Amino acid sequence: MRADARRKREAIIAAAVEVFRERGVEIALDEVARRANVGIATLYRHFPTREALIAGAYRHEIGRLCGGADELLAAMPADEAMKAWMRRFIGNAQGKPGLAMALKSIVKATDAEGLAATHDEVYAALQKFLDAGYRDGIFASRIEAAVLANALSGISLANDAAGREAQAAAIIDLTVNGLRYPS
Amino acid sequence: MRADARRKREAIIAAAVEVFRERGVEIALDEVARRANVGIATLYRHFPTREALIAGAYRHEIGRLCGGADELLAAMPADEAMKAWMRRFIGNAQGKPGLAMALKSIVKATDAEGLAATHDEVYAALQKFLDAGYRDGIFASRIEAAVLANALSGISLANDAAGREAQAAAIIDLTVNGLRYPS
DNA sequence: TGCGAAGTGGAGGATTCCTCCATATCTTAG
DNA sequence: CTAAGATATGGAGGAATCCTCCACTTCGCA
Repeated sequence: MRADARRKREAIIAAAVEVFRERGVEIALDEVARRANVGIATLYRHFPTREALIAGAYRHEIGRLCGGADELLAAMPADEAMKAWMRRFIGNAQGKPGLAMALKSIVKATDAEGLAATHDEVYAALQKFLDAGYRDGIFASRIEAAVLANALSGISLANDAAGREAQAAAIIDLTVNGLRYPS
Repeated sequence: MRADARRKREAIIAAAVEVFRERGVEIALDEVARRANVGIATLYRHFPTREALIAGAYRHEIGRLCGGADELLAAMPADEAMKAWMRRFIGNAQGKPGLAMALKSIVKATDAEGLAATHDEVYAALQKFLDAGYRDGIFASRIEAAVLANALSGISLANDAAGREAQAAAIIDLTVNGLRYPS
């Protein structure tokens, strides 16, 4: 990728994040292009669909949210750590319209665009909790990280509005609780 | 509501179900109006937003899917019955674009439009499984039907594409399994 | 430095949204 | 039965949005 193309792409992402926060994900794409000082065609070349733009915009954010797994695991048992991590994850997504959808795209797409790395980050974080839980005998139910990622994406999708923290926390509890016992 | 208005409304819903199946939920609303032999304004009066139309279109379907709880409970333990019911529910939603979003609207809206009745049906079905499970000592974790409905909506949302039955089933297992043990 | 590949912007046709209001239809009271 | 008026209807059309096309610019390698 040429240097100028990379610069434009980053400008588009920055503008998109800003515009999405201010006005929602349904905003006209022209607005994003204008803010990024970029032609609309450039935006469309980098992100052929709205979904791709949303995923691109929140890729970094999701990557950032994936961090902190080790600290949590050091501080509490695996099940509690996983719950805390998920709560933080979803709490951050609430009120950020479209972030949940971005997560869905990223979970679905193993290789498309530049989403593969983020995809792996999400899976790796979840796998850490699973491994720790199995090691310490806290989790008994064998499960793929992919399934958990899918569940996480679902919980986000269903609770993307602000003020649903308690609801989301209840589902997280239920889900992680399910891991503690054989199925 | 006047008799002719009811007729038109039903024609719109029938057309919407048909068009959504054929061409997806993103179709232009004009197309739905044309198929229903109805002016576009009439459609907009009955369903002010696309989301409302989708929810309206699938309201009956969701109601239908809510049935069968008693039969399942008669045939197997509460946890297995709940899993089977959820699998059927989500299996039916897969490949029907928008049905998951309709479920989300219905779960969210306790009173809006004519969604309240369907909302109650969903909750009632889930409550039946919960009650049976508590009665027979199968479920130990106290939880609101609302939370389960929310989870169900999330699982649908995250797995609305066809061919994700196995993935969805795994999350259902995990979730229902979580109910069997105290949290 | 020159050249080809890669990237860019924005005009503009096509599509879609959604409101407005003149007209038509239904319902009910007398 | 009929008239009145409340309710419902259709579709034109302005505004917004989408997204493609292509002439032009810029980059980076040789």
